[in-house]
Amino acid sequence: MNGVDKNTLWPMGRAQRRAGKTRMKLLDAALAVFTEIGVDAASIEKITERADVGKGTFYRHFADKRSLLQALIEEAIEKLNVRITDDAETPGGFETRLERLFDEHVNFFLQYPRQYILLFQGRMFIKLGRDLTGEIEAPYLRYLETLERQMATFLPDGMQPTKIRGLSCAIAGFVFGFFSFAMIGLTKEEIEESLRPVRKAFVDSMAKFLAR
Amino acid sequence: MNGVDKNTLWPMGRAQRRAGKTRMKLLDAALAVFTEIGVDAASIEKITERADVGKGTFYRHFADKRSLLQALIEEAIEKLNVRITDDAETPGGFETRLERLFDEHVNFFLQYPRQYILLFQGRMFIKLGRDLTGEIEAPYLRYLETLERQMATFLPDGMQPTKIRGLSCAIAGFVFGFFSFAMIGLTKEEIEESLRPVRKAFVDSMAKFLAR
Amino acid sequence: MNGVDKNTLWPMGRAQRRAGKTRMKLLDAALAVFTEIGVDAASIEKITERADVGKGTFYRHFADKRSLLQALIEEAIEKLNVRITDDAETPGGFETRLERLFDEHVNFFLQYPRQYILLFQGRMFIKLGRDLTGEIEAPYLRYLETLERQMATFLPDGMQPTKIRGLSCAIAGFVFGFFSFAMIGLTKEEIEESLRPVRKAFVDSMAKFLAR
Amino acid sequence: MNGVDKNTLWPMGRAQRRAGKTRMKLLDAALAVFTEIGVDAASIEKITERADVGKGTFYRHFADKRSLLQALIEEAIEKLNVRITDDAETPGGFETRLERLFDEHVNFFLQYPRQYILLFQGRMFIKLGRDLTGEIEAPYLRYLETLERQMATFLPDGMQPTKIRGLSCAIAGFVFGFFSFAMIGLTKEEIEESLRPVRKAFVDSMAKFLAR
DNA sequence: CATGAATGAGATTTCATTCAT
DNA sequence: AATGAATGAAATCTCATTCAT
Repeated sequence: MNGVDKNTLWPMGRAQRRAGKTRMKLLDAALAVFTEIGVDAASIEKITERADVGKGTFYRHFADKRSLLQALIEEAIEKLNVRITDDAETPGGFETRLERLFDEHVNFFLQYPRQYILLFQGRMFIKLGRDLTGEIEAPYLRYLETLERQMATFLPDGMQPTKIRGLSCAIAGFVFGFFSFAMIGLTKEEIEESLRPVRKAFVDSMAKFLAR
Repeated sequence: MNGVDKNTLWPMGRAQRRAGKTRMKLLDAALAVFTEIGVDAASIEKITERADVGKGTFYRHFADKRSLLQALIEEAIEKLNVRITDDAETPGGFETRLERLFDEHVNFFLQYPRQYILLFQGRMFIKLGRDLTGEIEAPYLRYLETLERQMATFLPDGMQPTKIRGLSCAIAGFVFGFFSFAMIGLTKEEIEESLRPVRKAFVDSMAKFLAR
Repeated sequence: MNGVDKNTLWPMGRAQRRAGKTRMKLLDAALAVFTEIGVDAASIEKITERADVGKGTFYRHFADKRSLLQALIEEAIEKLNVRITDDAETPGGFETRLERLFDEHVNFFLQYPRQYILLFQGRMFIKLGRDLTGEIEAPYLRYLETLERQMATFLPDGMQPTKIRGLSCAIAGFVFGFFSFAMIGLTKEEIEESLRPVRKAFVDSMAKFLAR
Repeated sequence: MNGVDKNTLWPMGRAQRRAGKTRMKLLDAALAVFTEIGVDAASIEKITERADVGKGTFYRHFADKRSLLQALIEEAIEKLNVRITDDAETPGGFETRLERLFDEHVNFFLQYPRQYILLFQGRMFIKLGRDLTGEIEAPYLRYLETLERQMATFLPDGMQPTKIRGLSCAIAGFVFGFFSFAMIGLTKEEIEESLRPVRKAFVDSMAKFLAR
């Protein structure tokens, strides 16, 4: 976190390296526990046990469970944002670009199911009177904005912000929602199988919507 | 024990009527508290306080919080199922029928936002190692089946069950998911405004997808 | 309970007869529940359920669980006292009389195991700071006195009261205590089988002790 | 985790030593409360208050009240077992050996009245549908077996197990039972006074029984 | 008299957080 | 920095008791 240690040429002293590793262990353990039994049912003790560190250690790295959750959500959203952002000037029309956007989501969720479950759970805390300061809401908004920035590269200029926001909600909602139901009603193989035609239809409809 | 009351034609004595009213008060209060602060943050005491009954009264009507949640979810799903079921032989092609299905969801969610939030939250308990016996999963599956039964009236015969399931997940997921994001990024008016074109596009492409 | 009803020739009105039956049902149910799960674990509800009467009905007949327990203990001790009391001038020497006394206990316990368990449990409440008024202790003392009165008919005159009390404690203690351990370590048949010789030896030595 | 402490020869760190002390405080307090007001009337709070520790601390050391009771009974039975076990080849005939066995019980109960009351209470939980897995029954059986092993050193070879079991039940039952009644009917001094002749008679009778 | 719905005091139990080492 | 024993506030749940019908 803080670049270079005062006393050595090494970027971090041993203590800091250890602290960094402990923080990581806690994040990993928390992600596992949160997604296995849910954020609320996850107690600090369960997390520290899973991370194989003492309970008191938790409080050296995080103020409370919420700030740990926050960190995990930030991290997951960041990853997702990177994924959906075009690294270069990708050619292609509406449909190709939209398809790619869709696929990146799907691939991300299939590759990191824990992150998907976490982000889905995190959504819950919003609009429930629990997110007083909005720290948890923020990354989700950032994600929507990233989505919109990305779409802006192929959307017609001068589109109403609300319309764009509606579009991004539709895309995000569709992918998140489809997965949430697919997890009850379908096996992983069936999800992949049934996703392609559904994607086609969805992208088609979005494309048509934009073409107007 | 008591079939018919001596003094009335009603089969229930006053005691049972009172009990029924208390149960209702608890269900109402729980729905409010669950959707305001979340199922996990809702304590029995908060619920009974809101219902204006004694703490012990709760346990005369429900075994625990989970069984109360269960009852609420069952009820909400039942309502939604009734709503999306065609009461008669509705005429119209793919598009009209699909549009109606979509609209019924949207209208239901706009009319009963609490039920929407509850159902969305309830989804959380599934696939999190918390729903050991599947009592909570069951109503969601029933909902998907209702959706499929409904679609069967206008889908081509002999469609693969998995494909149908994928479709129902897509519709359910889209509506639930869109709302969940729309609630962060948009006001209620903006939701309604941006929903129409999105719906149009979604339905169009679904229809086209089915036409193939 | 109260002999003749004012208004009829019948000894009791229907209401009182019903009340009597209800009280009896409660006593029977309580004896069963107390001996099956223990006095403390027995709730009023379990008792009234077993008696198949309403919970409120309990309070028409007994002030609380303790007074019900009290009534049951009184009844059991009364029965035992009657049993161990010689109805007439029984002939026979020390040994015969002592043997009979011992056998009456054994037979009573074998015939009414529930009463045995109840009386054994009831002992518990004594000397535990729970029996503030001594209402429960009283019947046990009465039982010891009955035992002593009975023994007085064949004990030498002028024996020290303390010595007599020691003797009665020895007899009562031996029978109660033997049963309590026999119930862990032996089957009912084995109890009966192993009891005879033990009794013989015990009675013999008591007789000899008294003969001195 | 920590085998040997760096600074001492002791294997336990201070934390564990403190934990051990707390556990001890809880056991001591529980014994006092159990024997003063009874196992059932003893609440966790009363015990922790008496032990002068926080309520939550209890659950760091015991799963519930039952497992605490269990630990206390195990400990008491262990002590009693040690007491009644001959440490060396004691000479003497039936009578001397039996007398010693009897006296060890009596002395143990007089020296540790709390343990006596606890063991007497613990008996209650057996055969009352409360000791489902037999964890509480076990130590009592172990005690009977110890008693029998001890008697085996002076009993004739080839005696039937059932007969031996009957004998051990008689001894255990007599001592436990005598005390239980003596505590109602006699003062401590009177108990000691009246015990000697009773013991004589009992031992005589057992000796005679065995001589046959 | 009988009933059982309602009640709240109190018991059990969990868990985030502190703190001495 | 790491630890885990201790803590008590708060949650869950039980049950004796009341009371309107």
